Amino acid sequence: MPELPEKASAFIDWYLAVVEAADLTDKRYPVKGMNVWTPYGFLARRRLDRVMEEEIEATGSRPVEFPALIPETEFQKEREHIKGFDAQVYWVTRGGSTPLDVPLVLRPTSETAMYPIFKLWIRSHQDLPLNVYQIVNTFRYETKTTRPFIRVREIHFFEEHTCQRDEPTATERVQSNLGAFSKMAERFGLPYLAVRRPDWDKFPGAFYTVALDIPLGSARTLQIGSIHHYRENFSRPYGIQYEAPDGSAQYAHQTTFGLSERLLGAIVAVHGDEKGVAFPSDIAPYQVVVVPVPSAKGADPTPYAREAVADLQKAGLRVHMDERSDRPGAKYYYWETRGVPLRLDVGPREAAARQLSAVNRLGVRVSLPRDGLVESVRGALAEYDAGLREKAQAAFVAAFSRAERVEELTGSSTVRLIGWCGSETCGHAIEKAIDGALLGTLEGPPPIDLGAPPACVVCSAPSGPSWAAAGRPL
RNA sequence: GGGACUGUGGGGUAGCUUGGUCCAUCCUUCGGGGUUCGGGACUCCGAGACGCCAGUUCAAAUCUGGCCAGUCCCA
Repeated sequence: MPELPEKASAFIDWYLAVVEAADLTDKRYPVKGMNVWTPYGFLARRRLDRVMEEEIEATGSRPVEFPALIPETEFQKEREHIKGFDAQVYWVTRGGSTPLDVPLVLRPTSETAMYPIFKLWIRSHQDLPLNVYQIVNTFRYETKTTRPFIRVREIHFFEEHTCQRDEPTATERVQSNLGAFSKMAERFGLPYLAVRRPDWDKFPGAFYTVALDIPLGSARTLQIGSIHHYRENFSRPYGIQYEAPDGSAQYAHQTTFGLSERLLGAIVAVHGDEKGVAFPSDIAPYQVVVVPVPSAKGADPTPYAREAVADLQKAGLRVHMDERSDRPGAKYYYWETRGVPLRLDVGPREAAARQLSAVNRLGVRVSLPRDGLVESVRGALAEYDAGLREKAQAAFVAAFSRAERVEELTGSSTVRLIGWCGSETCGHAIEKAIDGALLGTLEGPPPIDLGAPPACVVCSAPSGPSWAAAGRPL
């Protein structure tokens, strides 16, 4: 196995090599930006989906699934929205050899598929709130360089769409989504930044957009999700109205919450190291791998190992026993590349002592007694997750620094926290200086302790109540 | 959207300038046998490639065009 490129100095090369080496995807499929989910990658993705489902359903959302094709006539109802997506949609224009009367859009996102139906579902205030989500594939004709999980043309998309009574309840839904995401992020071990995007960078058709960004070092950031408040921007063109208790007709206020397989890319990028991927145990396809270590001298430890594996599996842990004929050392490297949280080595010594030797993906070794193995493995996984989170948090904090003047942004190696007056002119000056983007104003406290935000780095006018962040989106 | 570059076994590469020496180099990988097994074993035998389609030529991995895929720069 060749050495991986260095993560710090050649991030993208490292990322591509890790994704390849860990066998998460097969990017040789002959359509740009459309990759194959391998069994190992798919298991991880399914874990990711499970976390999203659990956390969003805990907030009262329910699963739905809408069709992938949208009639052009529906797609075109919201002006800003079409303007934003027009260059990115795939069209279905023929059925067999017959041209379609109404061409169909392959969904780039599902607002325009869902909202004509929401209009039918919602009649009175009793039908609200409507909180539904789906996890489906969406399609965007990306013209930039595509990257596995990070920029793809067929997106594995989580999208929650909600209808609320009024603006304040919709704002509450945005807050609820932020809460749900913080629980997901905890399970992924990912520290993140929630920022309100500047107006010129919000989702097409949104009233405002809160983006979820993670820093990747060297001032780079990756947007891993977004939450939008639509106000009545879609409910008006789509006629989503309800009868209020006082008998008046009101338009619903809508929100959406979107996530994708970029989360998997983020997990690889944040937790991975020079050895490969490191999965949090909630996401890992296999939480534990057992490597038997046979020896010509001692007794065959395989039956002892199998028994332990059966115990762990019975307890619901995702365990894999590697019985290939390779030597143990080769297997250690193999599973470390693939990010397995915990490895159990079982040789004649362990069998004789009724123990198992555990090594976690962070390199921490400990001996576990055979009795009470399930509990001690659970404990070892929890300890590993805590270690992973701590490491990620340290890197997160180190990825930010404060800047007082716009000149400091040029060539910055950290994401900069700055004062910003809120004007577009100053915003663009900031973007030009950092050669990237004004990510927006922070929702919540800054990742490093900074006090109140100072004056705008460009014009020195007083800034708003929140710090702004500037970086270079990947 | 505009421009430049690249495409050789599963992965990474040599060969391309100046067509013939190439039934294509090396590393890795993969299959079978044997000896091994506590951090990428050794050994023997075997497998696997010139992106696709046209064209030029006595002759194409090598030159030309189109397509597909990938990379970089600019908007």
